[in-house]
Amino acid sequence: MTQARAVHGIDDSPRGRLLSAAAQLFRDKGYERTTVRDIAAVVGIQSGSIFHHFKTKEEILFAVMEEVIHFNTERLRAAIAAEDRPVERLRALVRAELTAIVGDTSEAMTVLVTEWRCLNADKQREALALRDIYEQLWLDVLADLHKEGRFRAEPFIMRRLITGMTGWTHNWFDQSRSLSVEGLADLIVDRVVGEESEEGAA
Amino acid sequence: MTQARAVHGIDDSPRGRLLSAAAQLFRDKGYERTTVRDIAAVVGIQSGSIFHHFKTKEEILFAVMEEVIHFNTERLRAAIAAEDRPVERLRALVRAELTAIVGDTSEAMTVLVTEWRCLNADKQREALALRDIYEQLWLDVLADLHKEGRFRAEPFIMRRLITGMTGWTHNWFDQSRSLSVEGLADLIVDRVVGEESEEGAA
Amino acid sequence: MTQARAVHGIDDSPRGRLLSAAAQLFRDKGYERTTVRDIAAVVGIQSGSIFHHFKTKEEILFAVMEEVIHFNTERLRAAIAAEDRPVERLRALVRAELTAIVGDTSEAMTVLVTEWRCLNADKQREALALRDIYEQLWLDVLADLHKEGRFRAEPFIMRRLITGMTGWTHNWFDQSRSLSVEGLADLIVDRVVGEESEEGAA
Amino acid sequence: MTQARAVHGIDDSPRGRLLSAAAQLFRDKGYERTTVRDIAAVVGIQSGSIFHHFKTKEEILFAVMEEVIHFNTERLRAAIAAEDRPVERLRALVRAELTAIVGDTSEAMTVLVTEWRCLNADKQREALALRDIYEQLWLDVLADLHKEGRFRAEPFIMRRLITGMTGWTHNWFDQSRSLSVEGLADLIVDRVVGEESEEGAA
DNA sequence: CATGAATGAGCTTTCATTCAT
DNA sequence: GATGAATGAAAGCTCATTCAT
Repeated sequence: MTQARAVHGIDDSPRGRLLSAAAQLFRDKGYERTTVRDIAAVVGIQSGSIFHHFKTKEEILFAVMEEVIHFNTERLRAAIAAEDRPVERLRALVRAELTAIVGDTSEAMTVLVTEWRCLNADKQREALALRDIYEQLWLDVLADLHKEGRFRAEPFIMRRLITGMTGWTHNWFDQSRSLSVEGLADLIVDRVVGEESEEGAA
Repeated sequence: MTQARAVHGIDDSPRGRLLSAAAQLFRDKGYERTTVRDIAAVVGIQSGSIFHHFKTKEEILFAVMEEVIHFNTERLRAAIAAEDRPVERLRALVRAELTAIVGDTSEAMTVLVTEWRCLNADKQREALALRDIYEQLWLDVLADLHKEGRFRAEPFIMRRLITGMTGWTHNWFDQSRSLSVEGLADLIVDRVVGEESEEGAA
Repeated sequence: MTQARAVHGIDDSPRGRLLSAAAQLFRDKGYERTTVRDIAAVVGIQSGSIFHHFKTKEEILFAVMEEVIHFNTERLRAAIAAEDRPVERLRALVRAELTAIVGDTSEAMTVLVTEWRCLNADKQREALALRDIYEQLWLDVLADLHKEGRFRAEPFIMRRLITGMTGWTHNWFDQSRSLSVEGLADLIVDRVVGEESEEGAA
Repeated sequence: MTQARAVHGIDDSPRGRLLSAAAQLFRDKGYERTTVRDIAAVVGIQSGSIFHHFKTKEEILFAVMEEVIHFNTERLRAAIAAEDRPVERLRALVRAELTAIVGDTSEAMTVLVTEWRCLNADKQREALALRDIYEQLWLDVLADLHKEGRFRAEPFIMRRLITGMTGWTHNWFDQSRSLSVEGLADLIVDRVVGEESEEGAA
């Protein structure tokens, strides 16, 4: 029995502790290779007891994804609300997403990407609806920048390039190294709107 | 029994057909959810016969990864050899990697990313050594561009941003749509060296 | 939570409502496929609360059987007491047993037959002792008829043929159809003492 | 590992031995209380091996029922074909059914009645279609007798009374006692067409 | 090399029963 | 008495792997 690290947006109820443990295990071993016994062991209960909280193993996976989308959608909203200028909104979004991916919700965010296929079709549709809300926040800001002429590509394609850049960080970014989340965010913003300092130099 | 699409770099031997089928199934259903019976059925043999060609199921996964890395490392070498100027070499690399991911070796490339965790530690190390060769080709070209002052970030970080952008395409890019591999490659190159040069050229 | 139909011989106490619900569920789904949660849900309590009334699930089954035997043994006694002539006593017994099986105690009577095996050896012995009393009432009447020469077979064998005929009715008899319990009882009595007497009476 | 008694109509293949063992266990302990491990143990294989022969446990139950219906339908056909006079055909049918129930196919016949509910709706329908063929053989003979005026009740009701009488025998009939299958069959035939000797005496 | 029956460990899930509140 | 979370021992079923033919 190991102590599960708390995951932001998940409280200390039995259900919350179960979700934390599941997120961590699903990320580390994958959904299929993680057994309900594994999850139960981390939380310190018997495997049968899990089914008082979730009807199936898949429901645990869905709950992990649902909660992390909700939590980070709110984070995105707050990030946008705190800034006026589109380029600063973009920077806030990138920082928020990076924090989600390599920071407080990293386990669940990784699971969201890597274990997507393990949801059945119905649950995928349901989760997709939630992701659409999240994505729309990005698209709105990118559309503003596009209108301002800050980049040429279609906003929805630019979003996909950004998704790739931020999403891949869970495979390499280490906050303890020299590069900070803020530094990395600036780097990514530069990929979208060009290197500001260059402009400043021009 | 379905006819497995040929995968570039894999010949028509029984072993080759097995790898093709495995790559496709591993991508579509995931390594864990794919049974050796599934693979055997596609090739038209019995499940027991698979073990005359591969000692374990994991060995099949490893072979898929190994072959696709080898094949695409050669593709990268050819791409670099065909160009002189660093920026054109970069463009050639991006095109080559995009072709690998969304084109002829898409199944195996996706598997390389999504099922990495299913290899045991030893095999991961072994495969990593092969990937390092592949990655070094990228880093060399990026180092040249960096020396030329075409971007400011560390080359190895730039490579990771590119990896994210190209790697994610398997989730959205559809060659039948308006955007071509070449067009997308240009877009990505712009993210690295800025859009100015094009404007300047125009 | 559904309203359980009252079963004759079982009062409206919590225990009585539990037995009614159990009888119905055991008949409809079988003892093994009925969970204590099912029973609790029908009565409107939690599953844990059942064990304040019965020590085990099997005890519920036993109680259902015990009560229905008692109730119908009394019904048989009353039927015999109301008639003088052996053949009319037989008719009364058949009517009483049919009423038990397709009428007011049909659920519990069906359970008595179909779930007998689910009792452990001790409980089977105990229930058998009660059934013996019930059966003796039949055997006495049949012995009288046999002495009168109304049929040739051994009374205990004749009883078994009757048991088969009446017991099977729960699989087909539908009171709402043309055949009444009384009509069916006459038919069965004819199987025992022959159709001649009726003809003679006509 | 116990030796499973051979059941008529089931050969000595692995599948046949599995069905024999299952029929016996299902009768003795009931379908729900019999585990696939129980069945495997009797046959002397591992539990997992069962699923090479049957996809599910329920499929085993269905196969037991299907085979016993087929086998005994043929037995009924042969019985009818061997006699000309309706009353002798009836006697042959009763003997055949009694043999099925207390003789060579007793385990499976009992299972057919007692575990019917354990089949899902689809399989019940399928098995019912087979039973209808079996039942029609009975109804035809009974219709002939009815036309001859040998009994007054509707043939289909008479069949149900007979079903009850023969079906219940598995609970009490012991061939080693004084009453033989032939003797019991005569007794039952008398319940249908009246006691012949009485007529002879008249 | 191919077969396919068999293995056996391991999986998710169920459920009667317990017990602190 | 009632609650309902927790238990823990099964259950049915899956599947990579083996091996005699």
